[in-house]
Amino acid sequence: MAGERAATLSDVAREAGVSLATASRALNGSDRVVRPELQERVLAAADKLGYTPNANAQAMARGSTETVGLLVKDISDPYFSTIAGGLADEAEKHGLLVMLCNTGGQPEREQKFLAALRRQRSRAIVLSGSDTAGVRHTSEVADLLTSYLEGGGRAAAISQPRLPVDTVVIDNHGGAKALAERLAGLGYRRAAVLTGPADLLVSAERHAGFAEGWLEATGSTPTYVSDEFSRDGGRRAMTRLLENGRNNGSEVDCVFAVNDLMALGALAACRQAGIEVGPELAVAGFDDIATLRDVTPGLTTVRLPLADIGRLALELVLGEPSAELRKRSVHGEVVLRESTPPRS
Amino acid sequence: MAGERAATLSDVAREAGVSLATASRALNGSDRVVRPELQERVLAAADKLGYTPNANAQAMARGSTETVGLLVKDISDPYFSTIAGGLADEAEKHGLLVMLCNTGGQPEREQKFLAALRRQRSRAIVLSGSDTAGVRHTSEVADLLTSYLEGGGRAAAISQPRLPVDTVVIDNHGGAKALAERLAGLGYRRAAVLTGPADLLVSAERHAGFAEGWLEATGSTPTYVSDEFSRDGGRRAMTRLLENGRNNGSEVDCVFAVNDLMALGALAACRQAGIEVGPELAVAGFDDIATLRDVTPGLTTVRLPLADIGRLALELVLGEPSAELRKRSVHGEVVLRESTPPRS
DNA sequence: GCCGTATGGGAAAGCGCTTTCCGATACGGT
DNA sequence: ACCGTATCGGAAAGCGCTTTCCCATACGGC
Repeated sequence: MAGERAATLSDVAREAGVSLATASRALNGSDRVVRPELQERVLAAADKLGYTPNANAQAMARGSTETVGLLVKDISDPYFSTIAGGLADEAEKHGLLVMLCNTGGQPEREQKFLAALRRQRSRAIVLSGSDTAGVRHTSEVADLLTSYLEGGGRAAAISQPRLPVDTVVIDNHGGAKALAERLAGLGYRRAAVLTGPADLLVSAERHAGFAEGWLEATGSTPTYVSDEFSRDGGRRAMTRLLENGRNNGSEVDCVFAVNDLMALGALAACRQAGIEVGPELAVAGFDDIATLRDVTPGLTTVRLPLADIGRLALELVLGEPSAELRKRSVHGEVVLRESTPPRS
Repeated sequence: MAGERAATLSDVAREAGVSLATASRALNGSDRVVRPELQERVLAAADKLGYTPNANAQAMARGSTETVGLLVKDISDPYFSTIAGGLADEAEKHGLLVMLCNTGGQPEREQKFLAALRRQRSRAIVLSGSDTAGVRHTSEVADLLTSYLEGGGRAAAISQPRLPVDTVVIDNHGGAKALAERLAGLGYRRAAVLTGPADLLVSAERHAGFAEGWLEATGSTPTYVSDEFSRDGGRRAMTRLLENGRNNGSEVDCVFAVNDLMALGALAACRQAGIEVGPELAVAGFDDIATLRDVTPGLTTVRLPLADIGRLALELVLGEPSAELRKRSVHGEVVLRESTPPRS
């Protein structure tokens, strides 16, 4: 078992009858050339001994690693896992390993992970989600990030434009605005928005975009209810919305939940309240989570190329470093489905 | 920027006016004690210089890392991302980082990742999904794994009982069997199974379990159609099933898709064919993917505690190594919803 | 007051690699 | 035949830590 410790490069060199330097060169092919015969001897020796290079030692000697860090709020959320999938695919192409950091939206965890990635001398870090909760937290993250960058690290963010790094900017505002226009075009007149917490940037942008489009198209401002940025938050928000409507007679004909998960909760609340989504009340979401594309009624939403966003983020973070911050914009596309039929 | 290279431990030691050894001890607290005064000086110096330990150097010197690898078939699949979420949470508690390896179900990739994790001297590896495609592939993976274990690594698998490591065994057979019994109890009589590829163990187990339960309860054997283990596979399989039914008059009243994603595809196929799931045809899945819990009609399925499975796998792999292989069983629970109403 | 024994600091030996630098050999040109 | 120049192998110097081993000091017991 643990009897014979793992073979090292010196073992290989000795076995092949060459020096350490030659063995190293033969195995990695440096700029220096090794005579084919020796090379073969080294390869054979490595194979014979079952040699595995020690990546940590290599990282030390070379001063760089093959690892990129990915911070997400919650990997089990399809939004993040789809992004992670795209990023992981791209990473694989570059021969990089992905360190997955599930922050759970907790600032301390986020900071801990950032520190850990720095210790690991990760080649790059991609931050996604847990967007800029409080200003103070953001600035702490920004500090950590800055010192990481000064140490030669690279970083990029997804949809967190307040961080001082290259960013994949998701056009939340434009997507939500387009959705508002389409819904208004379908004949809806009284809208409500189910938003996440006020300090969540994504949520705020989508809310604002929708409100703007709605105002331009209908001349009115949608009401809104805010709750958690999750399925349960959506359900609670919807429930409250329905209660309010009954109490003061201000019923809406159309509800926009700022993400698909909240929309899902809204759907559940409607069902519970005996409201048929579609004919009786329109509901729309945002993201176009793959798993939800086939449900009944089909959920109208704004499709985001999530996997591409992950890929793009990695490209960005791996690309030539440049002095000024780069932004890469990604736009959503409105997808109308049965949850928002043309209003008769 | 890159002007001043990162502070090292020697820098800290010099700044604090102590030796390297003392600095190291002060920062990590070894079994050796450091006088409080010196300790403070070291801490202050570290802080002043913005010192970050180099995890690679530590790993080398200590001979062990803080990293665990997680192999999944496709992180964007909710099944895996939920497991990953549970595992990541547990890892965070232990101060471990998770290396995410998305194999895409490709054996070569799987092997590449395994090799990479070995190079990294990962503390442990958890394998999930891409279950044992061909025998040859399995044995190659097993070899890689064995040599990893011999090097002092630890590994565990999720639902891949053929690998020579501790495994979290999911009772696919029992869950599917229970489901079959419940469906039969609801009055269904002619069942079909939508399976994945024949060599996919999970799929085969669920198929067999269902068939066994169905046979015991109704005296008949379900027909089956197999296709990809995915949403699209489910759609295609369902389409074929419907066509066959029409051609030879052997229509079924109940369809079991071996996972929720396939069931989702089946739902889509039914909608396209104008069949109302529930009243006209019952459909059930397996896994109880969170995102699908709120769709209409509610999908009958077998609930698996996926996040717990991830946690459990990590616990297993981190626990005391033992000579014999440990198995930890996890059972599913049938959840009846509207997609399988009692048959009138 | 002396010796044996903690106690805690420091020097130095690695950990397993990469890479610079040096030296030996072979080769081409004149 | 001689010199300048490639070409390629090897010795050795790190990379940034941890940890062993040694040593100086302080302390308690008789």
